[in-house]
Amino acid sequence: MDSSQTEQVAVVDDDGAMREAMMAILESVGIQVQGFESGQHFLAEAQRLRYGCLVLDIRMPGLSGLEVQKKLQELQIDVPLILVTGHGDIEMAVEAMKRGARDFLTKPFRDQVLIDAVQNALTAAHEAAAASHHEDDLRMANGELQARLSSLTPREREVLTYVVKGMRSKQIAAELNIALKTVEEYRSRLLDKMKVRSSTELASLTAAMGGIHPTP
Amino acid sequence: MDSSQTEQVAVVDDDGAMREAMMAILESVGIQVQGFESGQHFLAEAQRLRYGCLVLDIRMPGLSGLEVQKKLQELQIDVPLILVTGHGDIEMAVEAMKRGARDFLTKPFRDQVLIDAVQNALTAAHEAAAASHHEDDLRMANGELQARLSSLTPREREVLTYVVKGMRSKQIAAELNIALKTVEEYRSRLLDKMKVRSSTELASLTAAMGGIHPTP
DNA sequence: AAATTTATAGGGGTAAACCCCAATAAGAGG
DNA sequence: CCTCTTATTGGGGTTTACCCCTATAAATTT
Repeated sequence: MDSSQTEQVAVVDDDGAMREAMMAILESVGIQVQGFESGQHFLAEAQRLRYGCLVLDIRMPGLSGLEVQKKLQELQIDVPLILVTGHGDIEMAVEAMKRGARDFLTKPFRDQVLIDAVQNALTAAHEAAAASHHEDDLRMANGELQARLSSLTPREREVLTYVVKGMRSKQIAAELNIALKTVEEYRSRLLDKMKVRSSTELASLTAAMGGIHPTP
Repeated sequence: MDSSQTEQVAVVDDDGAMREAMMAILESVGIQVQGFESGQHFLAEAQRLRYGCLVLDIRMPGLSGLEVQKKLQELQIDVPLILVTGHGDIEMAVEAMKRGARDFLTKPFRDQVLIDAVQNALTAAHEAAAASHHEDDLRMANGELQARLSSLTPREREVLTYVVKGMRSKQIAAELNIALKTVEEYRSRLLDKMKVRSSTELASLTAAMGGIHPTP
């Protein structure tokens, strides 16, 4: 994988020398790095840009690294996090890992340790992203699905929720107290509007996107 | 939740006194505990029984706790793991957490620390199981799906990947260069083995679980 | 060597899915 | 009032899905 070339890595450390040192290490292997002198500065940018990985010092004035981690969770910004500290203990490390940190390094560390940690984080993030592309023909922007869903009438949506559960037309008709023929008509329209060729494909499509939200 | 009453917790420690002490702590709050004096003994049982949680000492003769953790992964036994050690360091803890341990305790610890760790592991495991109950009729543990998948022959799995994409039997037959009848036979077996009543339900089920991994 | 599993194929049948068509009634909006 | 959308039902027809059963050759396991 050579994907790390295009990934931006953030390094947050209030200690300028330390920050520059870590940035230099990463840049030496061709990783694009952006430095921040505080958690606040990073958070401000993180809401606009996407970073492939974050290297975060724990002991800092203002927001500590662990507090930054919590903020990121609250903001639902999911970025691979590598914590760095010179004064950590096992409990702190375990807590951070339980909160989802990808790695926890103690200063001092060898250059290669940091490089490995960052590259592992970058490739892991990429594999996770690639894994969500699993369905050969079902890959489509979620927005496209939403657009198609919104072209459905309320009743069609309702029938859809039953169809994708695998229910037969007869069962759906009984459930909704309408004629079998009516349900079959809806099924046809659903396949047409959703641009699929079978109920099975429809189920696969919608389920892969996290399912349909029932009509409230 | 009062589910912990029915969960069996395993405690593995070669030090009899330490093991008994931890077991006593857990039993004092009504948790069912089973002790093992070595990783080998535990692994032998773990392949038959299901434990809700495993408390594992790291420093042991024979298999170390970390080696037991690897074995569990190789055997695909997914049990919440709490590692315990008196001589750990941050790197060891971080590595263990990266491998999926749920907690990492350093001796000595207060009774409540162990109790909390075990109870958190038990309830977290339960919530994870409950979380997969989202679809009305598709509620099933992921492990159950995996079990059914593993009962399929390679060829059946292959056909399954086409079925859940919504392909017709005729298309699948052409793709695999086999008779239409053969594909239909596979479809029947799939529905039977996967315990569903239609291809649509099958697609919904598998897609909701993150899809099927194509046969390599 | 014998037994089991797997891949393959077919017969025959019911029910379901899906297609193209038309039509009525109720509401919403212009 | 007229039109457009939506919900509803129907006719008639083709194709699939799915069920139950049998059967053979090859591979695997015992």
